Amino acid sequence: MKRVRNLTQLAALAGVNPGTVSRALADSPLVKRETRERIQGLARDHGYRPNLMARRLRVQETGVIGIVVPLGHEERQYLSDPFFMTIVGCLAGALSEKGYDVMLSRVIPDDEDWLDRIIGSGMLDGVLIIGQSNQFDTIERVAAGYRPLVVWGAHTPLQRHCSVGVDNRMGGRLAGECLIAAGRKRLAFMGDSSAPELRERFLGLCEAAQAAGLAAPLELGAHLAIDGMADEVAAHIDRVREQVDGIAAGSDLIAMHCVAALADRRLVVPRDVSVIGFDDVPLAEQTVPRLTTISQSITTGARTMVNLLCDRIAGREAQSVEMQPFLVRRDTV
Amino acid sequence: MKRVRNLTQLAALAGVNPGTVSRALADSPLVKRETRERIQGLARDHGYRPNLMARRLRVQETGVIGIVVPLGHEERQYLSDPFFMTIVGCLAGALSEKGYDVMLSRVIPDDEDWLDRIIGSGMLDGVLIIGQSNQFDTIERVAAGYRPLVVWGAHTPLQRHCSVGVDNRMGGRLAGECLIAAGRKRLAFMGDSSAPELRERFLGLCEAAQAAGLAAPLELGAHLAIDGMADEVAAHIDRVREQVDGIAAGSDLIAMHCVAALADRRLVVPRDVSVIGFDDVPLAEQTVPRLTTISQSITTGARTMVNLLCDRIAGREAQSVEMQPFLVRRDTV
DNA sequence: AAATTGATTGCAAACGTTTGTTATGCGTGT
DNA sequence: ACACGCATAACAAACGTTTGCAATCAATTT
Repeated sequence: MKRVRNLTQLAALAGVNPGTVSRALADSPLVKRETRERIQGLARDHGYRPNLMARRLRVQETGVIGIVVPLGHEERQYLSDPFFMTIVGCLAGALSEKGYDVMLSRVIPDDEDWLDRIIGSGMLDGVLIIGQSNQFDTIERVAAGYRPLVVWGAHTPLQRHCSVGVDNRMGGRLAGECLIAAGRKRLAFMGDSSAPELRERFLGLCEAAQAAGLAAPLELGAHLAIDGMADEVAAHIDRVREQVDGIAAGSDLIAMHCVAALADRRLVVPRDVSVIGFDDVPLAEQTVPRLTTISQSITTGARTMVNLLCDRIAGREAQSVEMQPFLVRRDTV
Repeated sequence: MKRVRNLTQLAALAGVNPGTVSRALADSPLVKRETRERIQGLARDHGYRPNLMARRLRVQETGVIGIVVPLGHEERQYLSDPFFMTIVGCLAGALSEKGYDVMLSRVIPDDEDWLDRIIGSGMLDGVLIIGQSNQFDTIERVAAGYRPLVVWGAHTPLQRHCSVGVDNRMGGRLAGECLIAAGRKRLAFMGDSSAPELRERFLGLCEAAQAAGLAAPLELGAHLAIDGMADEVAAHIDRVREQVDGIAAGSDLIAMHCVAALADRRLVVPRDVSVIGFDDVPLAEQTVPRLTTISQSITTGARTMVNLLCDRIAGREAQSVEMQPFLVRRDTV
């Protein structure tokens, strides 16, 4: 029983026209039930699989959604940052529930053309972008002419592209208030605040400090480079150990590094120093001690993104969604 | 300046034949440099992007590799298991370095047809499977007729498909020896040993116990269900607390749960109980205390998989690779 | 001057589908 | 007997590329 590789061969086998075979396999009522079943049987027996490439070219729909994470700030960023992985996992799950396939692109935006290239290729029915990075303008420009695009990131009043994300400023404030409520007075922010999301979180922290009449928080850069982040965090800790009793981290990953570095130095969290994260990745619940953090509701966020994207693909309108972050109190503050 | 969507339009604009445009854009020396540059300029100005679907249909190559994780054992498995996330991340990185795109499929193998469907679609130049799960036979059958397929998993002497993975039995033995060397005498294995990899690890642990003249380790099932795993682990701990002083976990994730559950019960690791993981995910270095574990060398494993796959795509032969696991001594034993 | 070359370009056939339109054959009502 | 409608199935034109082959033309060689 030989494998048959295309409609024409199968048609020859059945003694009919390729068009008829196509309809038969699509269960079209236009072809007589008897022949329809005969053809379907033949297809099964000969292990025929329609060539999706051809089908998609013809129908001009791909059934594929692109997930792209632009790595503007960090050359060799942690794609293994638990936040990225978690959201990619959630998105992939939500998309495959809707019958879409997922194409993964990790882009280092060298030219301002990267997004056009991805979209113009005709490979994708829609695109999800994770994080605006420093590519806000490019995204904005492209979004003006391309509807099925939803991005995870900040929402600003006059932006045109559809985004889903939390209010980072408020998240930062919540983190600050949490630390302050625990009696911490000498705060620091750990994270690279040249990334817009982290900058907002830092500013929120500053607001909280100011409202409580505390000194402005220290700003400690920690880059997401694939190696070295642990060392960088540790160096900061060594340097400011005496001046700080509460650390708001830019992400859960950074927070985990902080906790580890502190433990190495025999500082007990949260007795000696409080640490609070940001994101609430599933892992934050599994570390020891469990991480107190600001939740981004990653799963519902992902689901929202997919829903909005589907709306847009269907031609419906879809507005940005800004979610409210909330405190998840565990054991590090 | 209107967007031009296909070769024919661009050709009309340039006053030449579509074929010539195609060659011009491919930098073929067959077309005069002057016209070539003129056409390329035109393409740039009008924002022309070749339709990849059509190109791929014509050339019969897609430039896309599928990464599929079959979820045979666990209905709603943790795709957010750090091991999966890490290896997916590494594979995606290695593939995009080689210029491939990545298509992600999370499959719940209901019928034995799932792999044929993925492969027969003509969408992929090759397939990477992560974990044999309970689909060994299906993989074996398909691999007989489909070359560009590499799977992460166990290697058995008479298997036909190309696999990359560690010797899980030996890994289990190493874990056991490590616990025993630390003076632990009452061992337990935590993990669902109906999965073949974990079963091997368990058997290795048993061998080590036997060689040291210890009682056979307790076998504690822990399922990778998306929720409940923490609770399951905690329940086990409550139940066997008195009978166990050394736990070999089936994965780092499980180990982290163990450590957390023990800490909740005021048991200090490793003073009261030793815990050793398996995988050596990057996170294992960032927990508190840092996780002692058996390393699978995920990054080099991923790189090896990609290299083997490329060999096979190029028509070269490629044999399975079995890597040696090794102990990474940190702070939990 | 005719023939040979070489550089460019045009032409058309693929790749494997889907789908609107047209053709065939058959039964029915007039 | 003839038009008509209806159920099937065949035909052919797309979808947007790539690429072997043929054609054109100018320059060179015999």
